Amino acid sequence: MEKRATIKDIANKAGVSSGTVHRALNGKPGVGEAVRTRILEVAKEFDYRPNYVASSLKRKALRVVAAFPGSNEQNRYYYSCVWQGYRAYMEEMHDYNLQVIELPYYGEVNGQGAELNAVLARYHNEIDGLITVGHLEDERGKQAIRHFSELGIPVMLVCDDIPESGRMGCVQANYDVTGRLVAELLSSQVPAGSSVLTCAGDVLITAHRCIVQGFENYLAENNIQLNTINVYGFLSEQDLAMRLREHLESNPDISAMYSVSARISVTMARVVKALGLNGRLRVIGSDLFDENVENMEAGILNNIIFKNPYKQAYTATKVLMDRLIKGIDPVRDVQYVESVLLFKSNLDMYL
Amino acid sequence: MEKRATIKDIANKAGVSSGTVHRALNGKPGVGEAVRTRILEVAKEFDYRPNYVASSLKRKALRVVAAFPGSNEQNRYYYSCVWQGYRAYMEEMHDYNLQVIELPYYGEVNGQGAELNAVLARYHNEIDGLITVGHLEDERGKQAIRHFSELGIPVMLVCDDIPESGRMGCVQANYDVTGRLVAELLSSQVPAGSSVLTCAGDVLITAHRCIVQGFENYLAENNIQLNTINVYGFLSEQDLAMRLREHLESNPDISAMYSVSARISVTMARVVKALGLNGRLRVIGSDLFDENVENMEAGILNNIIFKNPYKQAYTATKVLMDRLIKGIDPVRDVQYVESVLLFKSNLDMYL
DNA sequence: CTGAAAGCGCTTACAG
DNA sequence: CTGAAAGCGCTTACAG
Repeated sequence: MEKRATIKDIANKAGVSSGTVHRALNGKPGVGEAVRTRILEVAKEFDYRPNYVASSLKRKALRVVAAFPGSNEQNRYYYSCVWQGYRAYMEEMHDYNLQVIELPYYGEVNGQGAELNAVLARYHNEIDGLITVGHLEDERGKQAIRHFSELGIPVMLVCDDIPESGRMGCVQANYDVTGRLVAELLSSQVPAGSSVLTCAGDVLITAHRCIVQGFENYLAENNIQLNTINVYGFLSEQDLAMRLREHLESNPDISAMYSVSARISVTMARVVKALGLNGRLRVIGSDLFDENVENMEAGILNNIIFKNPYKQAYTATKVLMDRLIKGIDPVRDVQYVESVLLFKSNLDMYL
Repeated sequence: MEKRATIKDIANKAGVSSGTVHRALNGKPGVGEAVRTRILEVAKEFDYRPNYVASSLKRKALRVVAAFPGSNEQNRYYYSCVWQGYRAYMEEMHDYNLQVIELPYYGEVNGQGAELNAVLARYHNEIDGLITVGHLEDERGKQAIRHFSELGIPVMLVCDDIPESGRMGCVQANYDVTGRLVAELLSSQVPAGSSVLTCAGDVLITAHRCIVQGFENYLAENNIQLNTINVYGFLSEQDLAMRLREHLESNPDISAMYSVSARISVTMARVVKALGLNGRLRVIGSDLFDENVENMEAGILNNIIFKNPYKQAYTATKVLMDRLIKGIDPVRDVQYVESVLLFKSNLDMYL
C-alpha cells in the first residue's frame, strides 16, 4: 500500500534529471553507459513501475491501423463481429491518446494489400501498430503484412495465421479442437455404425480443413465407429445443396450432419428442412448469425459451433495495445479463443 | 479524427476558468446556475468527452474494498478463481490511481460482516466502492452490504445476488440456464424412459435449487420422457455417497448423473468409480478444479459444467470500476456470465 | 551526453 | 460563487 516510486524519485536518488531517467528507462539514445546503468539499478531498487496512464498524456498519439473486410453479403456476420470486438477494446482504451485508422476493404483478393500499402504510403511509415486478418490465399495481403513487420511495426492477426509474415502474433479459433468437440458431441448422440455427413467446405481453406481433420482424428483416436462422408463445396450453393440431397436420400444410415462454415450452414439447414428431416438427424451449424439462430429456434439445427470472432478480435487488439502502450510482448505468438457449443438453452447468453 | 475538445476549450468559449468548468461538469457545488447551464451547453456543442486517464492522475486515489472468502478446503478452487478474476481486472486498471483493500475472510457465517464492518470503521467511511459475494444465508454479511449501500458506496456482488441489499449490481451464473443446458445435453444422449440421478446439493442454496429447477423445467417444457431422482445432501460426504450407491445399485434404469456443485462432483465421481460404472453412465460434474479434471481425463466424468467464477469476478470488477472511474451506471443490475459445457476435447482451452 | 522547462488534461486547495 | 496557480507522472523539444 506504499506510494509507488516515480521517475522523479529515481532522478533524485541517482542525482540526475528526470529527463535522463526517462531516456535511460526507455532505451532512448543520449545517455552515458555509466549513468544508464546507475539509473537502472536505482529503478530496480525502488521496484519502479512506469505509470502508463501518465505517459500516454504527453507522448504523441499512437497510430493504429485496423484492416478487416467490410460488410458485404458473404461475411456480413462474421466480420461485423470482428469489427465490433476490435472497436470495443479500442473504446476501453480511448483515453490513452490513440489515433485509429480503420480500413474496411472489399473485393476478392486485392483489397487488403491495396489498402495497407496505400495507408503506408500516405502516412510515410509513421504507423505504430496494425491489426488485420490473415488471408492465406491472398499473396498481396501477405506481402503487405510482411512489409509492415519489416518496418518494425507490430502486427496482430485474427481468424487465420500467417507465421512467415513476421507478425507479432495471432489470435484465432483452435480449429482442430473445434472439430474434435463436434465429434465428441455427435459420437455421444448417434448410434455406432451410423454415418455423419460433413459439409466440409473448401479443402484449400485452412479453417475448413482443420475442422474436418480434428473431427476425424477424434473418431480415430477414440475408436468411435462412425462413418464419415465429406461433401466439399463452398461457393456454389446450388451444387452443394444438390449433392447433400443425393447423399441424404440414398443413404439411410446418416444420423448427423455438421458444417464447417457459416454460409454452408444455411444451405445445410435448407436441405434438411426441404427433406423434412428435422428431428430425425442431429444437425450442427457453424457460427452465430440470424439465419442460424432462426434455424435453431425452428428445431432444424440442434447446435451451433460458435467461433467467437468478437472475442478473437477483442483479444488480439488487447495484445497489440499491451505491446504499444506498455511494451509487453505476448507470451505466446499464437493464442486460441475457445469455440463454444451452443444449445437452444444457452443461445440467449451469446446474442 | 479531429482533436477532442478539452476543459480548456470549454472554458475559453464560455469565458470562465477551467476550475469552474470542472465544477460544473462534475456537479460539484460552487457554480452559479446560469454559469453551469452555459457551460453544459458549450460542452454539448463541443461534444465534450472527459479524459479519464488525465483525471485519474491528479485526483485522490479511489479506495476499493474487495471481500471474498479466503482459501480453505471447501472453496479453495472456486474462490481462488474469484480472487484471480478480480485481481486481473484491477491489474489492468493499475495506473488509474487506485488504492485496493483486500479482505479475505474465513469462518462459517460471520466472517464477511465482521471484516466489512471493521474496514468501514477503520477508514471512517472514506471508501469509494465494494466488491463482494452475496451470501444469502449470512444475515450479518447482508447487513454490512446494506450499510455500504446506504452510505452511497456502490457495491457489486458476484456469485449470488441480494437485490434487497441496495447493491448497485450483481454478476453471476444463470443457474436456470445451466440446469437447462445439462438437461438438453443429457436428453440427447440417453434413452427415453430412463432415469437421471441428480446430486442436488442443498435445497436452501439458491444456486443448487435453481439448477435443479432449470433441469426439470427443460424436461417438462420439451416433453422429454426422463425420470428424475433428486438426491439432496451437501455437507456429509459419507451419507451422500451411501445414498447415491443405493440408488445406483437398486435402479438399473439410471442412465446419467449430474451434480450441481463442485464438492459434490468429487463424491459423485468416487461412487461411479467404486461401482465400476465408468462408460456405462453419462456423468456431468460441476466446476473446473484438479479432481474434476483428473476424473474427466480418467473417463469417469463425461462433461463438466463450468460456471466461470473468474469471468464473473472480472466482469463485476469492471462494472464497478466503470462506475467509479467513468461514472457509468450498469445498464442492467443483474448480468449473467455464461456457464460452459466442457468436453474432454476442449478442456485444455479453459485450464 | 545532460538538464531545465514546458505541457498533456485534468483536479485540488487556496485566495478573494 | 469564481479564478489563478500548482501539480499528478510522465514526454518532448530545446539549449548547452
